[in-house]
Amino acid sequence: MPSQAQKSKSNSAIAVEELRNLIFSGALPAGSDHLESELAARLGMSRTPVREAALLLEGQGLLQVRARKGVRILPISIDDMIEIYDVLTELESMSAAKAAAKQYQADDLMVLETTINDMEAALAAGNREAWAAADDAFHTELVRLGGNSRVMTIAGLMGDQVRRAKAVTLYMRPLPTQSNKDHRSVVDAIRAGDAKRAHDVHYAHRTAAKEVLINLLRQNRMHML
Amino acid sequence: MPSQAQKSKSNSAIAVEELRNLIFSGALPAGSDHLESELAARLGMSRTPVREAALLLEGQGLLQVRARKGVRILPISIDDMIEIYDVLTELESMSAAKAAAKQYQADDLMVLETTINDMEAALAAGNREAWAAADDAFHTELVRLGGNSRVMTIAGLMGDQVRRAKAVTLYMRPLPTQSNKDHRSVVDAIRAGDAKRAHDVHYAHRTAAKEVLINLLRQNRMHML
DNA sequence: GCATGGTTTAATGTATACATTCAAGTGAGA
DNA sequence: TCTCACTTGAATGTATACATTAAACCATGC
Repeated sequence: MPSQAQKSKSNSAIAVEELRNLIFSGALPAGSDHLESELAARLGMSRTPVREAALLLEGQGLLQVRARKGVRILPISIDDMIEIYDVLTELESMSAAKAAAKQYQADDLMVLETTINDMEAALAAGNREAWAAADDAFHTELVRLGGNSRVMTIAGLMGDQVRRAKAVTLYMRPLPTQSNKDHRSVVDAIRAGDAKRAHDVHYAHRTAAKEVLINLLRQNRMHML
Repeated sequence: MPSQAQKSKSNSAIAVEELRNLIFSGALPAGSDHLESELAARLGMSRTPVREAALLLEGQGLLQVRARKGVRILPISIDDMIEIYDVLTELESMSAAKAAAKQYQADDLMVLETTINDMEAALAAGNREAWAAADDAFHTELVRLGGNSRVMTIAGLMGDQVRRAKAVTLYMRPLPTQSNKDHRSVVDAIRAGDAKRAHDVHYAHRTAAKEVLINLLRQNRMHML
């Protein structure tokens, strides 16, 4: 017996995973069209589970199912990025405030601090991929500490969309050395139970990050991703 | 030829509409289970479009598709309501601020003012249903004026969930006479282009409304809806 | 040569038959 | 009578055949 988990997932669930991987890896580029039957053949299953997966991913805003035109992998415009960042800024700042109000113990904040340490290590090593992964982990954990499961879901979906753009801009932008100071400030405020400061510091951090990203995209004429 | 639009919608789209109607009307009560084949027979179509609709509505948090147990109409707990109100409070307040920053002309704010007038008229007439409808319209329009399509989508989904609970509490709560003062204050701030005031006034309004609703649910031991 | 209308066709949308899987029921043994 | 293994069945999950539809193409007439 192989050591793997063997959860015997449904083909439909596998299709969701595989399609997501294909999209995030760039194998299915933004703006491209693909027939349901093509994708089904590619994943080695029938159209039914592939179609169900496509419908699910349509609900998550990653693609669009169009009659007789196949599924289109949705491109992300600068305006989309602005919308997404605005939502993330708001919901993450709220999460920071709620987390601060919860009086977490030091143990509870360890994961958050670990992600910051990971970011610092990645920066020191000049490893941008590792930095991006740790940054994602920080934002995910921050939202988790906020304790609102709906915010986690929404932030997760929005984070997916951002990730695609980040892959492009990651090597264009300057190394985000300011970022970690901001992150530590947020954690300090949460530890101190200062909801307003946690909110405002994170809000400012996110707003600044948004400006950097948007300017980067505009300067490089990257109107679609 | 009948005068109706005849948009020739797909059965799948019809199934989504019908299922939503059945859920909101209470024909499919929260917590109840239903076989895909039952629902298909009820809607006069095969399982395929019904299943697609169910999967879509699962993504919207209205129900859950469980293997061999049918679809369960999801109940909403008090904790769910708190989560939903927190998200709505945040995103609507942001929308109010963004709307204020947009320097809308008087014309652009007419719809918003109409909804407030409708609420006043409904209050005067003691028509709670009409008041609730106008209140929904106000919040929808406010979010629209914020100009973020993703916020509109999210607020719409959350609004759906709230609506189910409101139907229950509408006749329990005192007539919301304070509500309209708040609404007018928000519009005033938007008209004046004062983003911070628009944000804060609406935030306070929503927070107060949440308190009222939650207390009402707790006092009446309505832990599930 | 161009516009127009009908025909073809390729793709999604739908129905249905079949496979799979888990839970409930059943029966034998202690 | 209780337990446990086995059988059975009912429901979802999947494959596939078929219906529908709109886009592309072609032919026909002006």
